Amino acid sequence: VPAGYWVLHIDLDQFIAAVEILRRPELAGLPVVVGGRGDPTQRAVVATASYPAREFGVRSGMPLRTAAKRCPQAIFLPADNPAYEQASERVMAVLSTFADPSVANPKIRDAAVEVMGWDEAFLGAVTDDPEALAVDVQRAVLTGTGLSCSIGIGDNLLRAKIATEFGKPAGTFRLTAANWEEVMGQRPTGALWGIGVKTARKLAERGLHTVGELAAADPAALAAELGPAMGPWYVQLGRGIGRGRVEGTPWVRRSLSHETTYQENLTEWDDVRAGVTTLARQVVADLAADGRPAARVAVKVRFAPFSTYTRSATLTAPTSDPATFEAAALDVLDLFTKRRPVRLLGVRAEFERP
DNA sequence: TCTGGGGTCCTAGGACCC
DNA sequence: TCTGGGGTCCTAGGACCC
Repeated sequence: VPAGYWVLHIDLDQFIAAVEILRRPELAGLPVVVGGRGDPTQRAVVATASYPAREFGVRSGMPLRTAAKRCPQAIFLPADNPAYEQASERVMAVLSTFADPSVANPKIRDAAVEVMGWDEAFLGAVTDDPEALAVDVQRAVLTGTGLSCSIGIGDNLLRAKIATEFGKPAGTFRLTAANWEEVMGQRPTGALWGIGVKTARKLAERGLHTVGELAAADPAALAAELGPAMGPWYVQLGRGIGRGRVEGTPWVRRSLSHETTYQENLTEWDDVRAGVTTLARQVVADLAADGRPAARVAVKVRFAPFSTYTRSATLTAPTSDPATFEAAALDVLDLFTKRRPVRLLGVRAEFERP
């Protein structure tokens, strides 16, 4: 990593809710909950809640039903993914101008952008003043799209990512080796990017509750208990160590899938077969758009109430042919011998690994 | 809290081979 | 026949992230 290299993590504030409010300004300041088809009696979860809705305890990932109980006066809107994709593309287009060598920018060098989802990206660059760059980015995104973002500044991707939380909303925060311990040392391990509730619990069982404690743990001991790669990696996370350079190389997908939760459980196996066929058709259509054949097929079945299983098979030869792929998906479905009511079906295609 | 949809990577066990 | 050691591939499941 060259001297003066900084990583910025750009995170749109309340992205989905913000896009909805952009379209309907009268929603500003109201409790808005986006998810499913906008019907809080459906099997669906919250995609995003506006700040006023969050004050009632509504959170992303929460069942819409629960959100409606906590905030009955909320305005429920259906998720409009194409609209969010469009908005995201506009944001990423603005960000990419910072990494475009043909756009003159005397303040930065060696810039690259890495997109992390609809509402998140990393920007890496050599700059004398990362805060000034961050403010430039915020202004450009706001001017170009009407959306506000928070920016974390770090000496690697991990620290930049974590820094963003401290910059919200619409601000910036710098997190580096210099203030890592002071800012993060006493926080729970679950605050780290890559440690979820399960791992945090496992670490706590071993006496590791805080980031500081994890940083001081023995990597070899954790390797034996949590896996040869994951164990040592967790210790690195505790120390704030991560990848230093933002990669500009385009993302190559490894798999492609569709899944559906049915509003009513499927009780007839013929309906299950029909469901798998429908999903396989959707996958194969996307396969055609990708231009590469599937090498493996996997079928996911979630039986009621909520037990999930996956079966998969390597195809005799990679295929993009709809009939072949559908037949393969149905063959994999036949590996399921239980015939209980089905809540969810999924079909995934995997590409040959390079 | 009755729990979406689309992804990625790691782990472990078994099969199979030399 | 009572059993090594190493490598690779396949598969299922787990955990995490947006």
